[in-house]
Amino acid sequence: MTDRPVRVRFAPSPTGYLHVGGARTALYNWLFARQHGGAFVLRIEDTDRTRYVPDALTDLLDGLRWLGLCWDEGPEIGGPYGPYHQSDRLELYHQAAEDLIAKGAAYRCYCGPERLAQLREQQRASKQREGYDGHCRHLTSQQIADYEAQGIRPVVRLAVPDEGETTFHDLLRGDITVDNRQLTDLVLLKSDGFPTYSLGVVVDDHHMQISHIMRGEEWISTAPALQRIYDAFGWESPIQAHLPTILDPSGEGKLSKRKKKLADGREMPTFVREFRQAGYLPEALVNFLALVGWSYDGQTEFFRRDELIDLFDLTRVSTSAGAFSYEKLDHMNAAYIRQLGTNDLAGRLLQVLRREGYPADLGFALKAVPLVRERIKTLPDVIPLVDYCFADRLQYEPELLVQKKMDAESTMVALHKAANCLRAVSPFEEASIEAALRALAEGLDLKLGQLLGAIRVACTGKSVTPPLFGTLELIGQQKVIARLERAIALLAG
RNA sequence: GCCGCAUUCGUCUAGCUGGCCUAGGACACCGCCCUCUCAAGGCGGAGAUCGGGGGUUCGAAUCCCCCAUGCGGUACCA
Repeated sequence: MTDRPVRVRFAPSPTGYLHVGGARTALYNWLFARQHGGAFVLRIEDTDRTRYVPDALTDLLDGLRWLGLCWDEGPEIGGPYGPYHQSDRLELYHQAAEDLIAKGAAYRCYCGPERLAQLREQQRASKQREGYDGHCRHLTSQQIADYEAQGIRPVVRLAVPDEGETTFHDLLRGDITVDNRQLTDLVLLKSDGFPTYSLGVVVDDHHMQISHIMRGEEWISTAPALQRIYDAFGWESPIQAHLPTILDPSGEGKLSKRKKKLADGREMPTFVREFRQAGYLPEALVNFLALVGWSYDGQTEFFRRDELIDLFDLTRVSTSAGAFSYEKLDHMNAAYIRQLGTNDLAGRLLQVLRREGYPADLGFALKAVPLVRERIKTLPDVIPLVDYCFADRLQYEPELLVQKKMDAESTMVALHKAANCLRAVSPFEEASIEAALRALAEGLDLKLGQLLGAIRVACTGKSVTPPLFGTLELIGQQKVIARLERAIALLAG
């Protein structure tokens, strides 16, 4: 617990797209950095060449940027502690490994995969503790020379004492202690010359002067081993906080990267890019994610970004895993959409409509906004609310036209009068349409709902739409008249 | 198997320096109001004996112990 400057990092491996769990981890780190005027470092842990996914890095960077989590040091912008790809720092790890070997804290191991597999099998069969048996810990120089002569490329392992225990401190959970017998002589440097995660993080966090580590709780079990590495180097560990796991909406198991269906049939987004595609606003996702694992007072749930920076409290982060609630996210996203300015929302809706192939223009989008704003949870929800505007010919059951306590006859009369009435409305705008139709309903001795219900179906093909007067304006006078006439024809025969 | 972490309404959670908790808020759900349908909004309702069992105490969701369950780890993956 020193008062050195706050430096935190998000250190993903480019083995897949940016996942919400990772995004939440990044967010907490980012908030903490901003709150303390510290640095948010992005480091790419690309040490597993077998799992490398080419476009994962781009996705990661795009995702973070979309969420507004810009890094102060890292890929593309560099920084004083670079390079920020572990694959560009190999020399550093080799040096570190050599240092530990020189100190007697690590050793080269020439055991191949066959022997390790065999060992594991034996141990499992005899119910012994699984783990490396220290076979290469005390090789003679002759043995080493033999192995080298055979061309075997060694790994470097940490020599963990068999006795005693190892303790590390978690900011949220307190001291966590494990018996050293649970720890094995873990590999620090792989035979391909790349470091393992354990060596990489420790060396980099130290050299990059990281002050606080926030990462998922699935890493707790590796923490004692990391502590041993810190100790071996004689370094002080950064302050650590392990963040609770994000569970499936069912609450069973981690939110998986596998595609699952939501209750309403939509595909469950789990990658940030999918939330983006599904029409969630980044500010809503950020607000929501902040609350998965943290709460301010148990009451307040809506926070602007600057409020989050101000109020986020790392020590209040929960220790128990929580399910990801898409329903709550939808609720929150809807609230954020409602807060958007008209021009802003119109622009975003226009993008979605165009993407889906509707020939909408900005004027249309601006008119649509007040009609749909309170009715959409995500941006694409706008489509079923306005798609009929672009249809050439509406498909619907003629019976839908006939409202309660009406018949085909009276409906035809009503639609006919409505057509005449609307033909005369000028300008064809919400207010004047409303005045005309209200008067007509009264004149026909119909309830407003009956009249509007029939017109609604005739002009939209649906019995549920945004408020009708504005909707008719949006459709346009010509189309409205034509659709009314077609409806009459449908009823007639 | 072994090790670790966790356990409050269906879900996210507040509470955890013990009494103000007959456990608060939010999502979802139900009802009413508003209303041209649907929403949004307002009001109200139902919903947890705080995983179970032992303690400590005048008093425990809050402190201690045991058990159960869930999750995670147990790799030359991160």
